[in-house]
Amino acid sequence: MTTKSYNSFFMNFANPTKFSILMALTEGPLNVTRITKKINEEQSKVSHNLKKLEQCHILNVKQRGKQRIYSLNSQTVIPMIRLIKKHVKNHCKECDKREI
Amino acid sequence: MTTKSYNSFFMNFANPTKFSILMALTEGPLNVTRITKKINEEQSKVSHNLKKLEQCHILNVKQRGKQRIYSLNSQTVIPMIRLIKKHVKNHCKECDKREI
DNA sequence: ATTTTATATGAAATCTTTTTCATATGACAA
DNA sequence: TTGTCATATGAAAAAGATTTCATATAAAAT
Repeated sequence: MTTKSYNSFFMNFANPTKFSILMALTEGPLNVTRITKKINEEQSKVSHNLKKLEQCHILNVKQRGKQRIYSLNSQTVIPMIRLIKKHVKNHCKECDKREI
Repeated sequence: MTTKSYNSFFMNFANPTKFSILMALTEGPLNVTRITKKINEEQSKVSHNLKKLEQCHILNVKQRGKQRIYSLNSQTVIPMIRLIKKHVKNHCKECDKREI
């Protein structure tokens, strides 16, 4: 069944580190060091998270010399972000003020 | 910020119990007992999970006598399911065969 | 009033994911 | 062929989420 793939897929959006990596990449592909700087996190933390994002095909990688350039699977990620933003806008006027 | 709302939102899709509740409700609204039977889980487990789904406005509730009838926020949930299915179909031909 | 049915809730226990830290690998340059 | 830069990885520790179990609440029926 696909339930497990679904779960791991959504996990990648349900974590602050992974989500901020996605956000960082909306402006274009970046290598690991750049991502690390942009979101201000540890390199190994970023790498572990990138791995999962890649495994679920949410990100693509290509090698350039000793660098690895990560880019969004924008076909999936952009509509997803659009969807959640719309949801929050329409249904969560005061979600942030509450503890969830 | 909205990062926390985003996280909790996606959490609701990234868990087998919650996801199967959502699936159970795609065919129409149900009360707790019916959901419990349909997905074959403990009542309190179901209630705990329903609570989070409701808090994020992924589900709506209405009271009918002593029953509580839960229904999908289909405006959000249906497109979300469509999106993930498309993603898996297009990008995860062999995701299930691998450990993620 | 008491019982029954439907559902919710709190807290501890369990399970899963994420982070951290130390180290490995791999490409390129000197 | 050694050093350095970029990134990955394994395993233990920490953090977080989920489940469980016992119990509470609340509406309706008796």
